[in-house]
Amino acid sequence: MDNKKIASIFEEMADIFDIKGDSVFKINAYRKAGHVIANFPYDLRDVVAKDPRQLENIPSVGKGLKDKIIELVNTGKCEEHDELRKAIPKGLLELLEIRGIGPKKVKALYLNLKVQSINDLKEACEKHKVRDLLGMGKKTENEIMKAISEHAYFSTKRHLISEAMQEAKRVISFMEKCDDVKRIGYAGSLRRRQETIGDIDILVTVKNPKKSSETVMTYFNSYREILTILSKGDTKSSVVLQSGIQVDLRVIDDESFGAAMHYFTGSKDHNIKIRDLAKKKGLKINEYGVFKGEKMIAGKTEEEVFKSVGLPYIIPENRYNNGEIEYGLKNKKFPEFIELKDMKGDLHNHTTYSDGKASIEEMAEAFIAKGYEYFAVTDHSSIMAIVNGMSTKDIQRQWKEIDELNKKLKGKIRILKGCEVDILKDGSLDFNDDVLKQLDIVVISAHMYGTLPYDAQTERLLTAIENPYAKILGHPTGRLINKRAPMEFDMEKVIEACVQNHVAIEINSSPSRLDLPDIFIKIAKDKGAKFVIDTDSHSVEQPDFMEYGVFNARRGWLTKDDVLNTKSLGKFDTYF
DNA sequence: GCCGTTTTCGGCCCGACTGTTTTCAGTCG
Ligand SMILES: Nc1nc2c(ncn2[C@H]2C[C@H](O)[C@@H](COP(=O)(O)OP(=O)(O)OP(=O)(O)O)O2)c(=O)[nH]1
Ligand SMILES: [Mg+2]
Ligand SMILES: [Mg+2]
Ligand SMILES: [Zn+2]
Repeated sequence: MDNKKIASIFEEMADIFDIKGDSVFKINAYRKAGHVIANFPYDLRDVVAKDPRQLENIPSVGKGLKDKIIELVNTGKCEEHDELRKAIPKGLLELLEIRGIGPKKVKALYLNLKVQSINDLKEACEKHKVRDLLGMGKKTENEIMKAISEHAYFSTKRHLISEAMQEAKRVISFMEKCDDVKRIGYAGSLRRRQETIGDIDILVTVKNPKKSSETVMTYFNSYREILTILSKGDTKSSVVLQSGIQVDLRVIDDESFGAAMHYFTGSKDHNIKIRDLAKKKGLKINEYGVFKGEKMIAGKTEEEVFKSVGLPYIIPENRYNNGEIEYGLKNKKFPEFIELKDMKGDLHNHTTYSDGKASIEEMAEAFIAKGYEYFAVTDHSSIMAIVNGMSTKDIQRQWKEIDELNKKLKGKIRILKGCEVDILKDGSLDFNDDVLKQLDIVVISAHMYGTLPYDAQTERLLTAIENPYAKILGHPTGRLINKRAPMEFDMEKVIEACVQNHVAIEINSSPSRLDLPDIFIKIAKDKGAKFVIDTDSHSVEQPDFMEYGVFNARRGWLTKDDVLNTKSLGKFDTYF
C-alpha cells in the first residue's frame, strides 16, 4: 500500500461519489487529497509508523482522511471504499474515460439503459437508445460513438515531454504564419516543464479579438495534422492530432497576455489558490485580468498578476500549490534557481564501447559544441551483456583512447574516465576495485533485479552506496516512463545513505527517465544531498536533454550550489 | 471532507463550448 495506491483509492472514491451525486465539495476534497498524496515525497507507511498524527499536517488531509490512510496502511483496505465499490457496477468507472462522458451521463445511462461498460454504451448508441434520454440527442449519440472509437485507438498514457515539445513547436511555427497572431507561446504542463504532458496548450494573443479571433480559429482548424476538431469557439478550440495528442488553443486580447498566460500555465491547483487569495483581498482573477469591481487593475504581465496578491514572480516549474505560494508570501523573494547555462559538464554518457551510437571523439565534439569544460565517458560494465557491457580489457583500451584524445583536445574539453557500473543483486559492484580505483567517475546504477522486495532492494542499494568507490547514484528509481515502474525501496534511507557516504544523487535528464523524480528532489536537498544533472547520452543529439534535468532541478528548488557539475574540474571531486 | 489574518461554521476559482434547452446543465479547460 504505497502512496500511489492510496492516492488512486481516494481518486476512485471521488469518482464514485460523483456518479452517486454526492456533495461536489466533498468530491473535490477526495480528488485533491488523492492528487496531493500521489505527489507526496514521504512514504505514508513511514508516517503512520512513526506518528500518525502528522498525517493531518499534510495539506488536504484532515481527521476523516487521516483515519482512512491509517486504515489503508494497517489493513490494506478501506471499508468505505469497499462499500462504495459494491454500490456501483465496476464498469461504470471506465465510462468516465470517454471524452464528453461525465458522472451525470454515467448515472443517467446506467439508471435508464443499464449501461455498465464501454461496450454497453457502444451498443446503446448503435441501437439509438441514447437519444431518448433527457438532455441527450442525436448529436450526443454521434459524439459518444466518435469518442469511443478514439478511446479504443489511442493510448490513454501521458506523453514524454520531449515528444510533446516537438509537436508543440510544429503547431506554433504553423500558427506564427497567421498574420493576426500577435504573441504565441505554449502554456500548461509543457510550460511548467512537467515530467509528463497530458496535452499541448497554446496561447495566442491578438490586437483586436473582435476582428481576429474567428480568423485565427479558422486558420488553426486548417492545420494539416488535425485528426478531429473537438470544439471551436470565439476564444478556444480543441483538436486531436494524427499522433493522438490533443491541442488546446486559447485566443485572447493582447492586453490580457499576463493574466491569460498565468491562467493557461496553471497548474489548476496553483490557479485556484491564487484566485482564492485574490478573492480574500476583494479582487477577482480570471484569464482576462485582475479586477476590482468592474475595473481591470492588472493583467498585462504575469508579474502584475502575482503582485496583485502580494507575490513575487513564481517560475512556471514551481506552480503546483505545493508550498511556493506560502513561501512567496512570506519571503517576497525566491532563491536563484539553477539554470541551463550554469552547467559545466556531463558526467554520465555512453559511447560505442557499450550501447552508445557515437565514438568518444564524436561525443567530445558534441560536448564542445555545448561549451562544456568536461564530460565523463561512463559505458556499461560487463553484466550488461545485452547492451555490450565492457570487460576489464575493454575499459583499459578505452583509457588509452581517452588519454590520446585528451592530448589532442587539450584546451577544448577534458574527458573523464568513468563507468556506469552495475549494482549486482547483493549490492556489490560489477567491476573489481582495481578497475574502480583508477576511474574519475563511478556511476552506480541498478539495471537488473528491479523487482526485489522492498527491504531487499533497500539493502542492496545501501550496500552499493556504501562502497568506497561509488560516486554517483545513477537513475535511482530505475523507472522508464510509461514502460517500467520505479523500483520499490526506502527512498529516505537511500537519500540519507548518499548524504552520509558523499555519493551524489543523479538527476537523469533522459525524458523517459527523469530520475531522481521531481517529487524527491526537494526532500533530498533538505537532507543535505548533492546532485549531478546528467543526460545519460547514447548519441551526439542527446546532450540536448540536459534542459529537462535542469527544469526538474528547478522544480526541486535546487540552486547552482546544490549541483556538482555546475562547478569547474577540480572543484567538485573533493565531495566524493 | 477540509479549513481558518472574517477560526469551529459556512464557504469552497472562474469561465468556454456544446447540445438541448426555451434558460441551462454537463463537461471540460
Ligand atoms: N482556474 C482554473 N484553471 C484551470 C482549470 N483546469 C485547467 N486550468 C488551466 C490550468 C492548466 O494548466 C491549463 C491547461 O489545462 P490542462 O487540463 O491541459 O492541464 P495541464 O496542462 O496543467 O496538465 P496536462 O499535462 O495537460 O494534464 O488550464 C480549472 O479548473 N480552473
Ligand atoms: Mg495541458
Ligand atoms: Mg489542455
Ligand atoms: Zn547510462
